[in-house]
Amino acid sequence: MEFTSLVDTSLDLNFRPLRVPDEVPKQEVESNFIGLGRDLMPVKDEAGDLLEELNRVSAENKKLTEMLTVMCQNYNTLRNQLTEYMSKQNSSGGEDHSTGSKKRKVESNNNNEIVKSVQGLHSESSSSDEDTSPKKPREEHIKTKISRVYTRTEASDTSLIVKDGYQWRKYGQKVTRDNPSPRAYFKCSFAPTCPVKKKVQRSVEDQSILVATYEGEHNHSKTDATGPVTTSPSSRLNAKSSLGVTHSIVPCSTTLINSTGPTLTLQTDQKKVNSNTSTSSPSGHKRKSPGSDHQQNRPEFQQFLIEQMASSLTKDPSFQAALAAAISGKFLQNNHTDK
DNA sequence: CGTATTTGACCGGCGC
DNA sequence: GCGCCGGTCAAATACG
Repeated sequence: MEFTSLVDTSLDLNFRPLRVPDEVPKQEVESNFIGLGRDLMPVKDEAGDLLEELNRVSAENKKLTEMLTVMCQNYNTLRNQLTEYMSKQNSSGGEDHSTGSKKRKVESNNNNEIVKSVQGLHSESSSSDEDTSPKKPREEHIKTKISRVYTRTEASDTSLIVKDGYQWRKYGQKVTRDNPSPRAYFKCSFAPTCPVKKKVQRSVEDQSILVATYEGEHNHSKTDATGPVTTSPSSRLNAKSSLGVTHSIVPCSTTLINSTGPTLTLQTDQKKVNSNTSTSSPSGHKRKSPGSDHQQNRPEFQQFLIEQMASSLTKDPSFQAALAAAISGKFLQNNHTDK
């Protein structure tokens, strides 16, 4: 979708307005200073600078407000589409499994979990702890975070490798019933205790799209020194920041951008859906029937969404690091230009 | 030779 | 209880 094209998440957009007025007006001030002689009072310059700064901050604030509005709109749109897709899949038993007569309970549980989180219920973790289902073989399985990442690759590429900055060990491969392409099973091999698993399979509709399903949370940071890190989509996402900030990413909560095309992340535990220019994602073509979005149009629900987004941003170490770098950079720049 | 990957066998849940 | 199916194990193999 047009999400990332509209909103530059690298903070570069935020940062740039800080520089331009610092550089250009400085020259103007100097030229004024020279042109008008030295009888201009420095206090007046300072006041002018302050006014300029105030205007700049106001403009920046306005810009940020607009960005937030756009983000909210895009977020609502995407979430509505996801909800439609999920409800449709639930009602029809899943279009991806049209040939299958039976649907495994695990998968329907996952779908329920996704829809549940999409509907904004606060208590998914606690409710899954106290699941009233009589048969509950693996509580931790239900508790695990599950997210899907759609990655566009070359259709001829059969490696089933999704580079995400972590180190994975393949422990199995299966051909599933609903998809002729094999599904690969990976475990996080960076830390022996890391419980995260990953399943990678090509999309039925579009063979050039890899669907990576992550289960669990990493209990370590990214494997920055090894493996595919240097070319990982996430690190590329980080490197996109002009601030030069290197940091770890919140596990399983990042939109990944593949080298060959757009990706779509479905966040199943933080009510967050990110997307970019993809309109042909596996879920995308099923967005047909409008409706089934009574709840998300309610103002209090939208307020809740905004709070969730703000909360996600403030909890995101990447965002915090970028923000800190931007602020400190601004201070340093101010100190430098003041001298 | 050590490590990673492959792949057939096995296990357990689920539906009938 | 049986068969189907997804997920996992582990021996064999490949690779650096």
